[in-house]
Amino acid sequence: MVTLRDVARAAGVSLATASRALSDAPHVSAANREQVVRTAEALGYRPSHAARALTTGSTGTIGLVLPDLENPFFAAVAKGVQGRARETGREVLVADTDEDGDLERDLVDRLLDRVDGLVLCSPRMPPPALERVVADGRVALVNREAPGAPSVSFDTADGVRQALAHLRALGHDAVAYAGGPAASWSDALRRSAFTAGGAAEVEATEVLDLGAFRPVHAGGVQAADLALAAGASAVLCFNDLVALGVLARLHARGVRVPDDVSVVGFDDVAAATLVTPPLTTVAVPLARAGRQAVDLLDVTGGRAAGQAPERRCLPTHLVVRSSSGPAPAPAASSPAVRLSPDPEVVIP
Amino acid sequence: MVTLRDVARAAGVSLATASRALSDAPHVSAANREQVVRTAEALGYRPSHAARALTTGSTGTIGLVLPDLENPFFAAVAKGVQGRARETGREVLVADTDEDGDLERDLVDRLLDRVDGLVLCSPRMPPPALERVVADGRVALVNREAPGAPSVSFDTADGVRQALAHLRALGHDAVAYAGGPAASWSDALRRSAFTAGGAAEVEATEVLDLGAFRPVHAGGVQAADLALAAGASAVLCFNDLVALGVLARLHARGVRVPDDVSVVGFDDVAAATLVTPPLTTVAVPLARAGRQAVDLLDVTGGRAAGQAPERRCLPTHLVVRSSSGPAPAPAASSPAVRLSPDPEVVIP
DNA sequence: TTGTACGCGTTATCAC
DNA sequence: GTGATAACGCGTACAA
Repeated sequence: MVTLRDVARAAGVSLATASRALSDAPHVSAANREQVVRTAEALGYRPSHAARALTTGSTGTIGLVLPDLENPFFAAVAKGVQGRARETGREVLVADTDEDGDLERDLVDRLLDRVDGLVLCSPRMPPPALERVVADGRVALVNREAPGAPSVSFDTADGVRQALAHLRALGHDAVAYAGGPAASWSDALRRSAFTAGGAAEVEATEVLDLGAFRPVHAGGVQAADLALAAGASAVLCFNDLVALGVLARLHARGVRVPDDVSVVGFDDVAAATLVTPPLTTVAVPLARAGRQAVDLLDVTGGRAAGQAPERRCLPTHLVVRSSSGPAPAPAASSPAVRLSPDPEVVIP
Repeated sequence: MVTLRDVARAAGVSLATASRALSDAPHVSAANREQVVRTAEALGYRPSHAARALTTGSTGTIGLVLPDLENPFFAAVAKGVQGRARETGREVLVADTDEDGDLERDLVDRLLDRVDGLVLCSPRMPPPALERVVADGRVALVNREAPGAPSVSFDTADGVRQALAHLRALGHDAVAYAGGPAASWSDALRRSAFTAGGAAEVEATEVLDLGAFRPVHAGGVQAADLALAAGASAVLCFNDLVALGVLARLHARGVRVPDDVSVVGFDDVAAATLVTPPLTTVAVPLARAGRQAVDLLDVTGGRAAGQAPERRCLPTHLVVRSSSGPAPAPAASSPAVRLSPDPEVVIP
């Protein structure tokens, strides 16, 4: 292994000069700099990251902890973190927690003393544990918030509002909600978007809570039957994976989408465009969130002790594809009370 | 920051003894070990990875370079690498190359001097560059092979054989192949599985080469039209993403699967079960490959200089779902030459 | 501008 | 069994 000492010796300068020359520091004559760079190249010098980290105290590495690499939601965030880290000359240490809150806690601890900062994506750990973790001051949250921690989350409430307004405009006056896990922070947000009164245009919409489902395809299959039994003409889902499950089940049961039932998802993962019919869904800027989390890590370092950390909330927007359409006219298959058009509605 | 020196001082022992005590080394009295461990705990001592790496020369980190984190194929491999690394007490530095061979080369270089070993998944770089990289001796390949490098790949030839035998048994005697990028190592393997004569049971099958497509959904859409025009009753696809595209396009054009056309994919990614109809596909042990690559990294270190690196080939197996079925009886919609059963075939 | 010397936190090699 | 002490490779005050 060729060290800086070797380069300095070969270039006929001191260690300090060689160091300065290679790190673009001032106070080096052009001639010497040239000479050092040249011999470093010639000798195939590779700086030792370990040594550098030891003296500077910075590793040039940021950590990323997420629940599941195979989940397209997290993969998209990871991609964003990657990209931004690369642009700023850093590497990313990724840890997959397998959706396990305890393991997550361990990994965060292990990672924290090998990285400059940590991006925690959709952490599953309970609030007290999370608060202890963010107290370290070097972690940024994605898709969750905690007191004292910088975070970037999504305006899901507005996403829900947009989805409901869309369905309302199509004539759906009762929409079912296939929710995510009860412990989910995101699900709480979506739910509160209903109950908190929402915007004026959705006031008239009745929301049927189908319950809590595992945020995967199977959860959607389960939810679909419930939605059908409840006679809903539209189903809003916790995420796209659930929506895909709903779509599959409806298809299997011979229910046409969107003719009989409309389905709306959340997140706009890649698979949303690949199914039939393409899924109407609330798009969430996943990669952008990952990138911004990396930036928040940086400002965090420079932040004064008393200053409140920055909380960003990224906008969401509805992407209308083909899984949503006008509410069906009341028909024989609808609940009894709707068998025929209500007379009082017909008469002005 | 509390250092080992602090612990030693507080415990009333020397630096050396403290170090030995905490690293489970021999030659330490039980009493002292107990005492050191206790005070380290009390003081909240965290060993410095940078310092340790500097003296030991090992970082406890392995690198993983892959083309695209959002591609479920690579995500599965990454998950395997993660899992195995964790079990063996190491962290994983992940780098996403965005399918760019040049960037890949750079990243490999940058990563190599921060990690103990590197797993290169489906590298896109040309063979000469790859050979130079693996010459380092600390890299293991997944889904590609190179002279002198340990690697774990898949028995795709057998996968192709299984798929063709399956289709043959269903009465398809002409199957179309929707190939991947010409530069793809995997595609070359699949293609050669056809031309190399294959096993006896597939000899009689005629293979229509549809051409090379981008290994994504859109590629499948493109391929589907070609398959239809060629009058194929079955399409074997480079990977599941392409197969999903084929499925979507066939559906859009009113072609029933598997009644009119059978479709078979490759890889068995999660999405394969989520579409309608569920995809028949060749399953490939992705996560297992990732795990084994990590292990190969270890044996590589202990390997004698002259010893050839290990090349593993993991078995594949066909998963029959609902996208493949019996070949349709010749009908009006078939190519003209098949409008009616050929007389000469009917007469024995 | 250049060079000297010290410190970063650990592990490892010696004596004792 | 224990404790000085020397690396490990680099950054950087400080002196020249």
